[in-house]
Amino acid sequence: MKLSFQDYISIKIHQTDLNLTKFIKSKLEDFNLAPEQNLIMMLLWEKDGLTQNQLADQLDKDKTNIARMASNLEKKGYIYRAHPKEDRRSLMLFLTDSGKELGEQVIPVAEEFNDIVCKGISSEELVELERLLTKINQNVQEQ
Amino acid sequence: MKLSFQDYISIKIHQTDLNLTKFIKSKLEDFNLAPEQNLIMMLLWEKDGLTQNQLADQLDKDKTNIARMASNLEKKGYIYRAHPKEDRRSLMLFLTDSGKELGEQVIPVAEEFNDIVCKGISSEELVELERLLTKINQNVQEQ
DNA sequence: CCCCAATAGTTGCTATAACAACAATTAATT
DNA sequence: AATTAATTGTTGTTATAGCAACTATTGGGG
Repeated sequence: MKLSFQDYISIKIHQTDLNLTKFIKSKLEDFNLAPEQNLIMMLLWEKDGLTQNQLADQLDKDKTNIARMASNLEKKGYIYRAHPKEDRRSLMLFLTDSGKELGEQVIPVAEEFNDIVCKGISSEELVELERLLTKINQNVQEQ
Repeated sequence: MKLSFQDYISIKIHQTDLNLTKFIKSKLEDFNLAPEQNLIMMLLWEKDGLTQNQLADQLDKDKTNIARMASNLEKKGYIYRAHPKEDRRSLMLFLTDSGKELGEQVIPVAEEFNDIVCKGISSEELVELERLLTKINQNVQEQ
């Protein structure tokens, strides 16, 4: 049976992801923060001093991406990086004052973003959506 | 109320999309086809002779991306491009013999991919998933 | 017919994303 | 202690993704 284009759920997920990224990107533009850079900042606002390796784990990304995004965040002055004495291979990320101030502005924007995304979706539906996405993740990772 | 990292449905969708992309990428590697290049090919296998503009519309992508992907597909020998006489601004994409042959190999792989993605998910659940994704798309596009 | 709008593609730029190869450091093994 | 393993980051490359600015072509209004 030949599937047509719209039948692929993966394509729909991809489109949704692109639209979400475009939307949050526009919201973050004023703060000189790209979407994925913001994810690193979100983790740092929760807990300072994470290493790039820990960030890569938590964000489920290649260490390469984390290194480059961290480097950009450093250039923007939101963080600084330092090798801990215990392990000079690692690089810990710390918020600058500018980075801390940024959190107070951006966290409300992120929550407002989430409210818009979930508008008209009940918490039961949200749970179901998460369950199905988890199932899909399992399906492709079992391979 | 401060949301923690896992609470953002957009992050879950993003992760799922990345996993799906990684998976289909590995499946298509043998065919010298990148995931998004494959989307263009899928449309061409359905209907030959689309313009880059039409492809951009159907794939909901920037014309820039389409132009570059089409250029790569041309380099790989799967398509050729030609300006129609009626409108010399446009570029129509046509399958080469190599591109047609490729379709017979890749389409079954794409459908197998979809089967794996949807394993253990009922058609009712799939409809619900699509409905919720559509709702999210509407929410962010209304802005 | 001429100027201007709109349309279709291209080029340049920035930001993800993942892989391979590499350097520096640390841990493990003998 | 010396060699090898593993760990942590960086650099280079390819592939999306979208924006701005540009060229070429077409269509419309005067």
